[in-house]
Amino acid sequence: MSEIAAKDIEKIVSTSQKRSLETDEADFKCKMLKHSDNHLLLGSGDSWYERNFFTSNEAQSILDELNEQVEFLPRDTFKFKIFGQINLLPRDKAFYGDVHEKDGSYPLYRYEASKDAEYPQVKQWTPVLQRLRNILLEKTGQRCNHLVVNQYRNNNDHIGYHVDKTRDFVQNASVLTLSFGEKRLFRLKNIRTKEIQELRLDSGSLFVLGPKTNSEWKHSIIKSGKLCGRRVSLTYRTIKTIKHKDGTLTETDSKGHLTDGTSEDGKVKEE
DNA sequence: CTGTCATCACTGCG
DNA sequence: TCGCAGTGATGACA
Repeated sequence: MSEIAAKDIEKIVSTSQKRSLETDEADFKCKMLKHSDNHLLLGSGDSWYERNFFTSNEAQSILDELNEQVEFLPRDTFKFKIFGQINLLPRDKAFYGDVHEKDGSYPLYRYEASKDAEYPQVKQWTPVLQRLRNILLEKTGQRCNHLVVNQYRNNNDHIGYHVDKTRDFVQNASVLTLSFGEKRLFRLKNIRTKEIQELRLDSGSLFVLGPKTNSEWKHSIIKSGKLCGRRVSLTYRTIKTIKHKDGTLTETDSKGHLTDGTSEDGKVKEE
């Protein structure tokens, strides 16, 4: 475990795409990647990676707690048809967040394109998940109210290139991802130039995906032929959409407080 | 209403 | 071993 961080970072631009890239821009990205070993600027410049956010001992004990406290949904919760073939998502998922003790309302992150898609219930934080949320608040100033836990059991589990749906995001909020367990390769792919940035997400690391990067780049946990063990990722978000027990939706303001302009039919009053 | 665009993961091929 | 094209029904959006 004595490799240096710079060694872990690779920048890949395929030769076919390199010719069509403006070389100035490619060089600029390359310099950003080399700028700092433990605090790398990535994507559109509003994303960054901190490799040793937790020590490896801390990361291991957090992973132990996650194993005790996090309950993943069955894989067949997420069935979908594509080209006539029924598929299950190649990863496990669980949802946690600020569930209101009295009225049962909770933040709703609609990550599907479809407007009438249904989403699993968000569960109340477990102790370790809430503690990490508070640590991220101290670190970044962002108060997250929603968490997706993804579990990649082995090298075959993955997620393809995608952008995060942002309709439920508080304005300018970043997506904060903690990684525990096995290291996995993460790629950013520029939608316009096809430039690729790759980094290894280590156990105990923090990756911050900025809003500009999310709009200009896709991201992926790539599938690898090389055998590897389990990685658990915690993806914290600040969600403005609140779902109530009667099914209605309201929005919070930019500070995460409920707007007081909610009308009786549950719609949010216009400014 | 109509066309365009994005979308998911898996398979097969070079 | 790897990356990528090809596989299409569906819904959002202009």
